[in-house]
Amino acid sequence: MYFYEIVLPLPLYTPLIYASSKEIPCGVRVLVPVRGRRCVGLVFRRWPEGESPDFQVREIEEIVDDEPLLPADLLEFLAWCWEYYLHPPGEVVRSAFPPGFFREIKKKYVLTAEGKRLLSEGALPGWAEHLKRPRTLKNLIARAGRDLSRELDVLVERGLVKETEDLSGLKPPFEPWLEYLAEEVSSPIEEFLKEKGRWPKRFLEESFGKEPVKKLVSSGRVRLIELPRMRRGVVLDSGEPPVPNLEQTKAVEAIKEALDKGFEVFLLHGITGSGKTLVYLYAAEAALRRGKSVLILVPEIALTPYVETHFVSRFGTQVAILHSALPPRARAAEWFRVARGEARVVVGTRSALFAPLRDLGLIVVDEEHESSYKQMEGLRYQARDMALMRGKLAEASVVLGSATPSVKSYYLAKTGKYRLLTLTQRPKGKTLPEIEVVGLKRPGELFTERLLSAINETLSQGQQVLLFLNRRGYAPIVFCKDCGEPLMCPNCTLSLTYYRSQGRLLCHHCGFERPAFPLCPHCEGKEFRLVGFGTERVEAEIMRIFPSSRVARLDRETVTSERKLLELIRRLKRGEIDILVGTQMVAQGHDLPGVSLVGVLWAEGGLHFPDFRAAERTFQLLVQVAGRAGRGRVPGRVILQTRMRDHYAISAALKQDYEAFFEEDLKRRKTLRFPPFSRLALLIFSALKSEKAESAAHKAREFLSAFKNTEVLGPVPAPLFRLSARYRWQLLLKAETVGGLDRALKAFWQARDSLIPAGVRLTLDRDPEELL
DNA sequence: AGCACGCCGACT
DNA sequence: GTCGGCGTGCTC
Repeated sequence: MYFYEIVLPLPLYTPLIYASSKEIPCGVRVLVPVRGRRCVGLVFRRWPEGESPDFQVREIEEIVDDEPLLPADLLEFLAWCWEYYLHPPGEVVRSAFPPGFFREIKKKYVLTAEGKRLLSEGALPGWAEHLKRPRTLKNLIARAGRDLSRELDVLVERGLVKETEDLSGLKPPFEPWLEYLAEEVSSPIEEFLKEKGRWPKRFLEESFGKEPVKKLVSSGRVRLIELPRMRRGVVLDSGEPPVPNLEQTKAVEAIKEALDKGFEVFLLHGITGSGKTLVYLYAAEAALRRGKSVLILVPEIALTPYVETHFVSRFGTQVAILHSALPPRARAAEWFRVARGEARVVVGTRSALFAPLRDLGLIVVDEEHESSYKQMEGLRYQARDMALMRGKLAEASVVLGSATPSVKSYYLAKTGKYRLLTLTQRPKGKTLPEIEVVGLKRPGELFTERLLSAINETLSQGQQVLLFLNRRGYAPIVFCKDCGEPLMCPNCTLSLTYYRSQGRLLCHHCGFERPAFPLCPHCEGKEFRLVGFGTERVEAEIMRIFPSSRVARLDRETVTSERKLLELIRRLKRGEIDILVGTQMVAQGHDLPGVSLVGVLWAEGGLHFPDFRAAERTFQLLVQVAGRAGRGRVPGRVILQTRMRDHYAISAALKQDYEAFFEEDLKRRKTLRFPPFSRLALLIFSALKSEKAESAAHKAREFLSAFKNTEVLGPVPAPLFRLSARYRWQLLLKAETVGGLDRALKAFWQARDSLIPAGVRLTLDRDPEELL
């Protein structure tokens, strides 16, 4: 007997031990019994021969995969992740699989032939109708509206209904591909196939016709093979990429050198429009030539479709796309092509960090400063940071690219931990936009004269305007006209934001919501005064001032899906919008050739948050949003409205001077001992009663303050104080070193059962990016 | 997660 | 007397 550590898709903090007489390689999925159920499990480790557990183990029932889906270094990486984030292995492993590949196997019930016959004769009760397709008991009960377990048992006993298992979705859809075998070519289709090696039959039939393909297959000059279904959108003709300039060549050479050695980290600092993608492309090509595979992480694929396009047109079917907007079946097929080694290049979002690439040689993290690399739910990982560990374990090189690198990455580059590569040139004729700062003077001022006349000018030239304000809603504060008191959130000591189109008041802190307007809780007054501006109000004001212009708004309220976002961007590109008002969603990497004026209404808006990264975020946002101007023929112009023109984040953005911003920000972080001079962890305690969560947090504080190297701050109410009926309190841990923090966290983790009463849930956010 | 076990309130 | 509420604990 062999004993295996099996990771299960359950919230357990350790793998479970199962036995088998067979030798099963690690990284293979198996079916195992768990209590009365069956689960897919992942073979994580085999025990050394001779060792056996001192408790009863059960046997592995079935082997799902003929070969490992996850390579050894990925397994090692996953284990590192669950130890670092103190997260259940099963949940970490699940994020490495496409949806449905790693789950419990549900029992389903379906009518037998005899059962179907009786149903058609009307000899069965009406609810049996639902059992024409396999259904779980739960699903059946939901459909019928009452508990049918007894009746179902009877039908099973009579042989009219049988139990089945839902094993669908453990494998992706497959389709036939053609692989070229012969040496000589005698037709265009053969020529094409010879160049590509293998190609989906379906696509060949579409471009060359069914008959020629049929003839080719019967000629025996090709082989038919079953491979995971290929997604649409593979570009047929791969044009040569542009020739790199001197800076780009130097960067590529440096990366190439590292590819031969193993793990090394680069920070590619290139101004907006300097052609970082080209560097990635040539570096990827070099890795592939060395027999290595390539992982390209992008912040949000919909926002940077051009990265995907570049890679697909260069590497064709070798590229797999992995992001959540892909339909589930397509995503599973793409993932499987990677696991089988068919696709050697992955372009994907955060979760593609766990793509099952073998012989990984290069990892690129594009726009490494982007906050979307941080997952905020469940396993709260930072994909950019984790990419370094994955690279280290795979002995791959890692390239972090950005025009506005995170302070952390730039610091590590400056101190020699990463190698810094810089791109300073834009293509000929494309210059950085001209930026000016305009002071806001009057209280409640929204548009300066300067900005209004610039908007007028831009519109009269037939160009588009982008107005940026990082604040949602209509008005952030509502005052009672009688007593002068603002309407506050009952949970938080925070004013409620007014949303006019919804007619509601919302707390941005805890999510509290109520219809507008209640009677004033202080004096029962009925009249209210709106103070301050959000995007909704800006849109309304702009429509009033420019009644003949076509105005649109882009924020979380108007754009609720990726599809809507792309639609809005498309309308903007087609010139169907003159003025776009938006929050930070507009700052992200879109290429908007028609936009020649960017107006930032309140440049210091982000600086008021009591967060050590507030200045960093503000600077990055301003530089990125400024980068949206002047991407077409007309030179760009940016106007920053502010009351804080001397703040270093704003003055550095004005001069587009990253270095100046970095030096100043680093100085401040050093005095406050924030990252990169320390490591942080956030502990979030949640309970149905606020006091329960709070007292648990206090107890945790007491325990943790025994650790000399760790500073404990809090407890304070969490930013989302009330989330799905639970009250949340948080503690911040700050330590000089990773080791120090790790010791405190692991000790606390061990003791958590005795410290935290039942009913209180604990969430850990290691290396948090938002503290508030 | 899900499922069984267990200990207190309104019912045939 | 029992049915069932969901708090608690375990899964190799």
